[in-house]
Amino acid sequence: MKTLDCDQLLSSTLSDADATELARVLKALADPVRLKLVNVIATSGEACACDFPVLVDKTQATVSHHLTKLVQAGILEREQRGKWAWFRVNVDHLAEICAVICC
Amino acid sequence: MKTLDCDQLLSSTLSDADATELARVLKALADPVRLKLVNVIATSGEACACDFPVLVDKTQATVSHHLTKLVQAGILEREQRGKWAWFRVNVDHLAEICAVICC
DNA sequence: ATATCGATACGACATTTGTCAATATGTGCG
DNA sequence: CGCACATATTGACAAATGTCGTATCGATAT
Repeated sequence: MKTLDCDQLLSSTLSDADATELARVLKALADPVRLKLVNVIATSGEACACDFPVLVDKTQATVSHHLTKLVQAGILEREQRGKWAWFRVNVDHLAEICAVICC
Repeated sequence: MKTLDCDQLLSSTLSDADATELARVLKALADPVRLKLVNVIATSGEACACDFPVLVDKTQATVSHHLTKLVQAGILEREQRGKWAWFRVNVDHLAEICAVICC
């Protein structure tokens, strides 16, 4: 994402590589379950993975898979505390993505 | 998208229906070829479908498929001029999507 | 230590998606 | 009309994705 500038989608030329990179991040967001996860984590400030399966009505394995995708895309940050994993939203990164689309 | 508020993803609760709707629109954007198309159309102001196959190096049928998806998602607007189809970016809608993610 | 509880990884499967070739639709022109 | 050209649709297929069941890994408590 470092190569992407503000408002690049609408105002300046997007290279193939930039398009691929931006698509990768957007794909990570473009799923109802993952949006719910981001929403729950954001509105809570931070949240423990143990609560998610019941919140989004999905298997623990499925939730873990979605969380991994969000972390890989840089949208979530993961922190281990004892046996539990806690997640926070990387708001700055989310803002960056937004900025590329339109400021 | 009418039900989605500004900054809803991070600040207020996202219903299942809202999450599904937002995911639908984001999915439409989350593809390298479609991002390139949006970028080319936006930077040109408007563009004719006839130029796209060579620009994105894809078949006419593939380009048409992507354009349809973008129109269905409300990201592009299509206008017929004689035999040619011209496309413009619905910047307002794009800004709305952004606003939901973060303002 | 080891038993236990919960998080993650792996394997499998059905569904969706991106792509193209071929065909259909539609628009303008002679 | 009938031909030529631009776009859309259909059918087919490979690749990617979402989901789950099961197995594995890690940490805590006894």
